[in-house]
Amino acid sequence: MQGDSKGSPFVPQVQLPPITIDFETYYDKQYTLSKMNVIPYVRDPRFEVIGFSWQEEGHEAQWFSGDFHATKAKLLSLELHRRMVTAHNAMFDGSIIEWIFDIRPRKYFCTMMAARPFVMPFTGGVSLATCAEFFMLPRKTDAVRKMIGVQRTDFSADLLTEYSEYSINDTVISTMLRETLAPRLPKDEQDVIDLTIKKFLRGRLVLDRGVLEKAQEEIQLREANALLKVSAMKVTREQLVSNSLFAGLLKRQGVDPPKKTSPSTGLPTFAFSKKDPEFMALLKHNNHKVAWLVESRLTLKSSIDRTRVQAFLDVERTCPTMPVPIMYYAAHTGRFGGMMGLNMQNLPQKGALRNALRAPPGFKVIVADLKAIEARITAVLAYEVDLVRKFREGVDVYTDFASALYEKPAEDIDRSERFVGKMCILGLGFGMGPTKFKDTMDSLGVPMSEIRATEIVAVYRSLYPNIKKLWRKLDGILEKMVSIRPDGGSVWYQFPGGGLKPPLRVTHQRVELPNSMCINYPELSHGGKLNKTVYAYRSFHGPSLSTRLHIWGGAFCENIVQALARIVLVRAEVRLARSGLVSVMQVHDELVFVVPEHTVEAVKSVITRLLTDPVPWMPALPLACTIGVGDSYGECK
DNA sequence: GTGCGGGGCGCG
DNA sequence: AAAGCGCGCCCCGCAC
Repeated sequence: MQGDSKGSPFVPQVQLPPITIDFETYYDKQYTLSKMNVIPYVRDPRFEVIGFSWQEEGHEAQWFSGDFHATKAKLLSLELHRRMVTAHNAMFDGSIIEWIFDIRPRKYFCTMMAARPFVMPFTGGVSLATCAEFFMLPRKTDAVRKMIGVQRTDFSADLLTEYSEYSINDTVISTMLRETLAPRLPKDEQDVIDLTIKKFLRGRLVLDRGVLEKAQEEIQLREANALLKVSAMKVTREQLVSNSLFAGLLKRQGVDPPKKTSPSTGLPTFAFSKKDPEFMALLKHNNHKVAWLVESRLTLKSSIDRTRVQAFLDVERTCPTMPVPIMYYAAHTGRFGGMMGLNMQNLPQKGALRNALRAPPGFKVIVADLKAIEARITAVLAYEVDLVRKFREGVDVYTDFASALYEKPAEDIDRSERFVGKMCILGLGFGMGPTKFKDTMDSLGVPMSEIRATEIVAVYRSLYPNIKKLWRKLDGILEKMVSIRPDGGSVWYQFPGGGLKPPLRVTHQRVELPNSMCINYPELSHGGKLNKTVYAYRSFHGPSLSTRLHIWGGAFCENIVQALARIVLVRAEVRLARSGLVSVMQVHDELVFVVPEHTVEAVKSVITRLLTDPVPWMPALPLACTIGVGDSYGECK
């Protein structure tokens, strides 16, 4: 991807060379980053900078240690507002620079983030030590262990010298890491890293304490009521939330606890999930006591509201605005993820959390999302011409498919029928089979028979035969990724109709995306099951560390589409930032902005233009976006 | 007491 | 012929 940085407000005219920084701070057994995240750590009264080391490009690394004012003076002398600041975990070092010393560097580069796409798939970690080893850089020392519990004024000269050597060593490694990683990262990705760090350091959403406290009271009341309901049976919280004890409660009421086979262990286990129809059926059991038990358990088991409201309140106490922690390249497809106990990417659609995230007075929240982006990309890759045309013409594709499914005109499709159509378009395009489709629909409150599910899958595949063919083609690519040797060059995969430009480059255990980043499938091999074109690769995101995940054409299709959708969104995000519109949050196919009220209309049109701007590597892709405006995130539906 | 795997659940 | 995918966090139960 080409960077068009010339003359943009993103880059001031006068710059200084990049600089690497590493802060050393007080820690003890309890008060440590290994037991708490950056927000409470840096905001804690115990927080203290022991010293920091820095290295300007082309110079020796240096060390400084002094009191608050001396440290601030030293930092100011470095003129960080004219530099790119590199750190290994820049969210940490940046929070010190910005929250403690009130200094705003021009730009950030985080070697821990930058390492994720290149190191994580092969090591499962991106600590400085792991990265140094992976790239054969000098070893990291562990002198920091000696510094536990020592405050700055208590350091002996010798110990402080040792600390400075440790710190300088880390800084030198981090500089080398930047020099190793930056050339591998496209300009857009470097900007994304900077923007991701700034989402955390310079949040602009304000947490509404009143909304959160009210929600907390309601949750406590709800849980108390759930316990009250079963109190006559002398049932306790412990009995409700424990699987084996809860099974005992059901048996006592003469109900055989529903069971299923564990997908991860293959052993029998209790089916006590909202997704288990047998379990949910107990809510309507003739014996009220059974229904009450299940109801109360479900209430007490749903913890996301309770814990996240508390987490938000904890942040509100110390932070003027919401720091949005987002993990860069959390998924091997490049997707982002949550972190620091605050996953901002899975906030419930209902409930108080989204309403508690507000724009400050005089500002509005704007949420823009790329409509059905994955389905659109799939249609183009598969050369499903009619489907692409419908997307381009703005046809409601979900309703359109429902119309084919129920064999009646689109005008007669009702809400629940459209919902079925939506689930088909979103799920069946990646090879979902009848059994999983039935289960998914059951769990979403649209129960259907196995036979009906089989019919629907068949209708989908016959209506979009090219999508089915795409999975077959991708089976072949997986085979290539296995058979090509590490130094065996590459083959190009041309999608029908030239859907992707340049075509997909396939090498040993990886595919290269149009922005030059790769999806890696380490240790990819045949799955081993006879007569099945199933492959397996090592993943650190599996059920356990370094388990093998299965993959086939349909799933591979989803990986590629997810990765491409992510590039589309990020491209727009970077271009918007370069034009001065910096988003405060990102949720896969959605960008969130906080803007002055009087600019809303102008901003909406810029966002629409950049989000729907044709993508150079997929000119046939029809893009559309929806935009919501409100005083809070929750209002932007 | 701590770490980890599994199940569950929220989002896309 | 058949096969959706990607996360993070909470909590329990168990191993160390």
